[in-house]
Amino acid sequence: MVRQSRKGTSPTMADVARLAQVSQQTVSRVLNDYAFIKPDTRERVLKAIASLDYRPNMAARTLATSRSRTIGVVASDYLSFGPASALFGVEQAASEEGYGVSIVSLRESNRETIAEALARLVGQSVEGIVMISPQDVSASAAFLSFDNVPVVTLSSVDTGEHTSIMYDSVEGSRAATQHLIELGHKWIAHLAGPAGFTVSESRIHGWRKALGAAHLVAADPFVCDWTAESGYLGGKQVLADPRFTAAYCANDRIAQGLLLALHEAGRVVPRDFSVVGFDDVPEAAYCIPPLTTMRQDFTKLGRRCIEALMVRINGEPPQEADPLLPVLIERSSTSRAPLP
Amino acid sequence: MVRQSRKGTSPTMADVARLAQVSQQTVSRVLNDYAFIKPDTRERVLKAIASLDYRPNMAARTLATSRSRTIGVVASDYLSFGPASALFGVEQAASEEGYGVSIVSLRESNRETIAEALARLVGQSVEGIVMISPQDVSASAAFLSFDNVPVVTLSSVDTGEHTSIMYDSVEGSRAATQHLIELGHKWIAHLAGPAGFTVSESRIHGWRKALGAAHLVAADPFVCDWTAESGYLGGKQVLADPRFTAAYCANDRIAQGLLLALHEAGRVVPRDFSVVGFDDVPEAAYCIPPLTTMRQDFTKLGRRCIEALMVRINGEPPQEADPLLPVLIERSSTSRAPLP
DNA sequence: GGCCAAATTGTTTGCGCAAACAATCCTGTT
DNA sequence: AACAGGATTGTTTGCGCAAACAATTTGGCC
Repeated sequence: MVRQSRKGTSPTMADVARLAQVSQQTVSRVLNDYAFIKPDTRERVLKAIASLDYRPNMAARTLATSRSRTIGVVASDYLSFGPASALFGVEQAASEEGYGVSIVSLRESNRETIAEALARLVGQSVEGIVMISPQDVSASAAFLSFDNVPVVTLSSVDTGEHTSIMYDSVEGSRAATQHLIELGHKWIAHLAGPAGFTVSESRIHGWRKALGAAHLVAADPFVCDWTAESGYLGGKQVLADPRFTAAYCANDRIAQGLLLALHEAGRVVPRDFSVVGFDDVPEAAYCIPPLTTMRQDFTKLGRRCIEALMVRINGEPPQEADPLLPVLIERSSTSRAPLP
Repeated sequence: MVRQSRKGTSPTMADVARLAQVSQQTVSRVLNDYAFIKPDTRERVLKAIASLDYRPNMAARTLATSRSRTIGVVASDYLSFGPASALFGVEQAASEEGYGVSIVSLRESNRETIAEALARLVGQSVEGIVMISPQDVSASAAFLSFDNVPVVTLSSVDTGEHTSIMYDSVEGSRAATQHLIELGHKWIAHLAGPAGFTVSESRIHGWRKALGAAHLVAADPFVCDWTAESGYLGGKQVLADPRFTAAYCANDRIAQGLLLALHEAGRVVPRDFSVVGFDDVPEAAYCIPPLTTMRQDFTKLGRRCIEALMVRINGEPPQEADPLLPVLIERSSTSRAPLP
């Protein structure tokens, strides 16, 4: 290692240039893969870079090019599996594209907090934003125009103004319910997600659709809030109505809560009661009994977000992607309806 | 809104200055809370800022001050609850300190990938780095000196070179085991974490410690890998030895897998067998039966990391924090040992 | 041998901001 | 009425880099 000329600060291109006996601009060219550099020169520069342990200063690069090579993520709830996986996918895909990821998390989601989060990211001059924040308000807040930073949201509302990436919740929900119908269940409860989430609505809708197609009656859904606790509480209500022999839950955690409520009530799953979840979180396969559920690949979802963002960033024409459909994973929490 | 002078680009301080009829420097002063600004001037500037919807350019600020107001996070596994919560805590605390958060995730952890991740963050001129990556190799790789960027790791090895923040796993483990001992269990299995994690070692150690103090024999731990699947598989092995009446698991997911194995074997928990987990993930309370476990507050852990980092960044003397102890949450997966 | 086009390198400039320094304007004093 | 010393604002400069433009060299060709 060669001692740096200035101490305390990292070496700059100028330092490299001096050592390699070229101009600063040539160093810049080597770093940016400019085509017309003599192999000999390039080598000298690279050696100087290595010897000084030079690392380019992103802030300066951003300032000079007005491209930050950074994308921002607004996440409201990456503590649960889905959003966390999506974040993972976003980071991976972004990093493969040579982008860094800045994250801002929301404690609560409303127009103000979202606007502030977006503003902070724009202030860091991110080139694009992914909103992993399934509340409806996120989608609407994304409309707030921020310079020309493209925004992609993870939600089922696709408004045209911004891109939205999501699994088809209506269809997934329909398929889940259909599975129970095919098993002979006539009264199928739905433990729904909370208000303010488009997916909640979509899942209710898909459930109703399947029920309607089979000429079965859809009771009011039991509104939960994605947590196991709410599923447990909702489960107690479901159990109060002896007609139900099955329930379709808006996610696996709700289903896990329901499973406990059933267990405590002495109802054996799936003999007495069938349960279907949604997401296929890692724990789903190890519930008692292992949970039948609709699998979604959230990591892929995150990658899709980056793809969509890159298209927008590079000004390419938007391309159609094949739709994302949850797939039924059949495990032991579902079986034929008990005889009346 | 006043029309910007230049189109396509965001307004700069110069634009604001022109509109407010002051110098660019005065705008800078207003933005940086310089004390001696005439209220009248300040107001004009603020009005101009609002009217232009001006937002400072972080890249320029970073370049001028060589402070990025950003901290980097290296995360290897934020898909599970603990690391995700820690990330959440880090982001919150950082944001309260006025810092942004850049994240780099690791697909696999070895010296090279970690070194590269650190290099990328340093390249973004982060002012500090938090490694949410509990593998031993992370701690060792953090030694790679990167300019003078302080690194804080989430792990139990505290080497002095860098700060390390973690709950006391040995003591937590001892307490968990002790709980089972007090319930009269004599043969207590341990479903351990995988090799390469200091916490795995610590938890084995704490378990042995409690057993030793009670003059009980510690069989070989059953090595798992933090997943429910491994707990399920490990559980089958535990069940092969009829002497065991209880098991202490290195985390809740392992415990959940064990619970399923017990259920399938017809062993009723806690009547026939007691189980203790670690972490108190949200699902723990809704396992069948609800899981006794050692609670850790990962969000707090994340906040601690930022505190430690701020101390280092601001060059303050390191201060002692009270130790973090997991607390026993007693639920229904533990009871007195069955009579022989 | 001279000429054109491509290859290769250098010089100047500005990105948007804050630090350093300089100038002016106050206020109450002696 | 002149002055010390703070209050308030302005001017110049440089952070590290890449874009734009300029200069020089090289190689091929008639």
